[in-house]
Amino acid sequence: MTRQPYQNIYSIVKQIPVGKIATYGQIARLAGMPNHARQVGYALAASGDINIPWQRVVNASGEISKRKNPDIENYQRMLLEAEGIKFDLNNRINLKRFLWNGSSD
DNA sequence: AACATGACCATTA
DNA sequence: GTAATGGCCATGT
Repeated sequence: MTRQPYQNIYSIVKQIPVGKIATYGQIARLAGMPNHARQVGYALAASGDINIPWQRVVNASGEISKRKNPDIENYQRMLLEAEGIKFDLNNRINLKRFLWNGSSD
């Protein structure tokens, strides 16, 4: 790869505090790509090797995105629950309560 | 270069 | 609430 457009995305995700989550759109906007939410998800998927809390990134519905491997859903949910995040009866996260405000604190 | 796929979001009806 | 449409970009064949 000749360029690393995901570098900024990784930086944002790494800044997400424990017990909080962020949406793809949020990350994309913070990274300077307001409409590139898709690329955010792709970036996280492509990362895999780096040490980033990709599990704290969910879609705008507060739900875990469907992947090629459905096993990951359970895995991600487990990680989030381990960080103190609660899921509702719909397997969704209360964005009003756990959504990252975009600050490091 | 063209086409298909992929961790998505916002708008409109 | 669901369904359809447009937009954006990277990667592999």
